[in-house]
Amino acid sequence: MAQSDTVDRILDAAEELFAERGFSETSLRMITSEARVNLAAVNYHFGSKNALIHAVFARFLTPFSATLEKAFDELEKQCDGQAPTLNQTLWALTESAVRMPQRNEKGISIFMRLLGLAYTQSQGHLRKFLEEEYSQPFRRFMRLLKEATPQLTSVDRYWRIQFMLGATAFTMSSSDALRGILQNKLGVETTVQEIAARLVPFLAAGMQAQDKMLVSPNLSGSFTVA
Amino acid sequence: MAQSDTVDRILDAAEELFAERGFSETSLRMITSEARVNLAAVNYHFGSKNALIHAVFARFLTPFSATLEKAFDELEKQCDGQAPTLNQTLWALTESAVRMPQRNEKGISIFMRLLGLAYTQSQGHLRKFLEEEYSQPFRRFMRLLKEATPQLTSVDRYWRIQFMLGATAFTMSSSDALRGILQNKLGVETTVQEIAARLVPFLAAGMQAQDKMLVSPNLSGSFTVA
DNA sequence: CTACACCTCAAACGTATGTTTCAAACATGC
DNA sequence: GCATGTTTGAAACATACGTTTGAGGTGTAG
Repeated sequence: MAQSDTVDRILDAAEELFAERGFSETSLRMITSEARVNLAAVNYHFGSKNALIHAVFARFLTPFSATLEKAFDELEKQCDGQAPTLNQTLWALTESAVRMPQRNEKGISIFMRLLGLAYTQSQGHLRKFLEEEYSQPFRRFMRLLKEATPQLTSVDRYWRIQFMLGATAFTMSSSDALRGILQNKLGVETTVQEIAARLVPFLAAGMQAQDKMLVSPNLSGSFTVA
Repeated sequence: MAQSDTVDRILDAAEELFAERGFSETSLRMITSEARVNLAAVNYHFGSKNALIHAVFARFLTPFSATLEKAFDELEKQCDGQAPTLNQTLWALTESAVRMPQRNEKGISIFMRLLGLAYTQSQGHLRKFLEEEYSQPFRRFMRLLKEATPQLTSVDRYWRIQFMLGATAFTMSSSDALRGILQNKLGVETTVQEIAARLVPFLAAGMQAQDKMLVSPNLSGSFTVA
């Protein structure tokens, strides 16, 4: 076997368990037992639990980040000076995520769930790590979004981007469960690609919504449009 | 003092710390120390940490649930047989949340963050508790959404509701952090009410989006509209 | 005043966690 | 085949957690 597949076995088990249960709720003993590896191996190979968490993210985020940059390059080249549209930008991102080589059939949903957790669980070290390592494609995506929605104020755009992130991370992070419920209730099978195909128009429409709701509606429970 | 304000002090401290750091990351010792109360008081008054979590939720969810039912009653009465619109339904929910009597200025944002955490952190006991105690207003909200979007297929509606839930839960679960970032970057103060006022139109627009994206876009990265 | 239910307190319990240790096993270059 | 650096193994370590205990305090009713 190549140099220590112990490292990969740990990463595989950690990735799955983290996605399933969160970071604090997953102990090193669960991970090493799932990976059939000695407990000390984690601290030997990674140094600490936090460093292991970073390594799990780096393993999929680094290639994804490269793929994404290429997709953006191509998109901008193709648009030839003009700003890519919102739909094009969103789709470039989605396509890059879906087309990433997956280690297994759950790959993309684990990927999404981890990203969601990274945002939600207030692990300070993780936020810092992600910001330091992957700010470039993130900023580029933000710039593309900005150019694709020049009609929005900075504040509006900021919040709508958060809404998009939320809808995406949440849905993708529990896509397995949600697909199962749909299968039970309506007898419909759904692929991750189909979810993405439904999500992007939803996001684009929300992002370009023109309503502006006043903070204090009248008492009747209806609302006012500016 | 009335019957043991220890109970309230524990609930206050727990609520704030849970919202700030999550459930697993908040120890009973942090809570009792913040509440200036003996460690054993939690187990004496609530029985266990999980029961304390339930009590924290029940304290704001029970009155909120009642307020929400009243708001839906009024909305339906006012619509007089006709189905309330999507905007009316969403706003009835938002208004009920925002208008709840708050214990302090952070009340509503703590409230929101806890709800987000309830969805995100996969605490099995919490999910079960919430489903058992508060399924009625939830189901009613779902029914209103269905009646307000008759043009959607069941499958489309199902996924778009998930997207709405995601955007809401995710944003609210990190609303403090997001507000802080916005404050730093753009020097803008934001209230939870304003976030809600931005969120509702986003959700309504996404919910009513008419685009339908084909699963396989052409290779150029652009997309096709049916 | 006594009795009794209610509450608080400091201390301890048992368990689980992340991390360290150090000897044994292994692989690799000479 | 020996020496060297790398990896694994079982065990222990220190710490933190949720929970329990039992003695003490407090207020109220008889």
